Amino acid sequence: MIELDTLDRKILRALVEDATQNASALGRALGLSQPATWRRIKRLRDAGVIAGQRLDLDREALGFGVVVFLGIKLATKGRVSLEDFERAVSAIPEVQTVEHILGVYDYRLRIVARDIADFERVLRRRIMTLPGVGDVEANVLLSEERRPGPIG
Amino acid sequence: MIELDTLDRKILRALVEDATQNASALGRALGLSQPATWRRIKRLRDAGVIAGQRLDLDREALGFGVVVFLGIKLATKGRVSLEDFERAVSAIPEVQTVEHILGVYDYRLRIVARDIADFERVLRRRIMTLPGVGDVEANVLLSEERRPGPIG
DNA sequence: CTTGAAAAGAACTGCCT
DNA sequence: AGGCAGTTCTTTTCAAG
Repeated sequence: MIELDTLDRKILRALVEDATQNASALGRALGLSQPATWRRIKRLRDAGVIAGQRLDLDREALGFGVVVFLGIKLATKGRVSLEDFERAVSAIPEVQTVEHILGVYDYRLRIVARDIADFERVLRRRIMTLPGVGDVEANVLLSEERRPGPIG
Repeated sequence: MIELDTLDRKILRALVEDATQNASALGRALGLSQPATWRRIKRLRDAGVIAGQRLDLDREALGFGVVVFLGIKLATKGRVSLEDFERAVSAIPEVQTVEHILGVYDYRLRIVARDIADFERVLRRRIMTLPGVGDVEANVLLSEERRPGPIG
C-alpha cells in the first residue's frame, strides 16, 4: 500500500471530479510545477491507485430519463443459481450496474430506461423472467450526488 | 436530442469503458481516420451527450476495502427535513454517493470504509446521528460489475 | 523540488473526394 | 459524410540547478 501526502490527495480529489484537467493547470491550482504534478500523477498511476478513466454520459441527453434501483432476492441460492442469474443479467443492456450484496437482498441492479413505460417493459420481460428471482424491491431515482469519498 | 448512428454508439461505449484512448487508436479499432473520429467525439461533446470525464480509483489500493449500501427512511419528511438531512450527509467524507429515491426508502447512501470496524464507527457516530433518520437497511457489497448501459 | 528545452504525440484545421 | 496533409498545442522526457 502506497503512502499518500496531502498533495497526492488533493490531486486525486481533483481528478476524480474532472479528469480532463492537465498537469499544468492542476499544478497551478496546487502551487506545483507541471513536471512535479505530472510525476505525482504517474506515481499514483503506477502504484495502481488510479484504476482507470471513464467517460460520464448525460443519460437525459441520450433520451434515457428514468433510473430505477432494484433490490432482488433469489428464491434459490446455490452456486449455480448465482452464476445463472449473473449470466442472464449481463445480457440485459438496460442494466448499468450489477452489485452482488450481502444483507436484506442478494443483488442490486441499476436499470436505465427511456421512461416509465419503457421501464415496465424491461421489468416484465427482462427482470421478472430472470432465473431464480424471488422478492423484488424498486426505488426510483429522483436525484443523485456523487462525491470523491475518502482518500488516504 | 441528437441523432446517433452505429459509429457514435461504438465510440461512446468504448470511451465509457476507457477514456484514455485517443482518437487515432479508437479510430483504428473502428476503421476510421483520426480526424473523423475526433470530429465525432467533438460533436458528441458539444451536443452535451458527454457530461464529463472522471478518474476511477482503486479503493482497495487506498486501504478502503469495505463498501456498504444504506437504505434510509426519514422519520419526518418535510422540505426542511430533506434539506437538513442532505446538508448533514454531505459533510460525511465516507459517503461516496447520495441518492434521493422514491419507493421503499427515501435515501440510499454508498459508504466507503477501511474495514468493518471502521464502518461501525461511521454508522454509529455519523449516520445514526443524522437529523431525522428513521429505519436503516444495510447491504454489504461483495462484488460489482459496471456496464455501459443503453446508448441511443 | 525547480526551470528550460527538446522530442514525441495528440489535437485541431483546411482542402479535397 | 470521410481521408490526407499539415499546423499547433500538449504531453512527456531529460538536463541541470
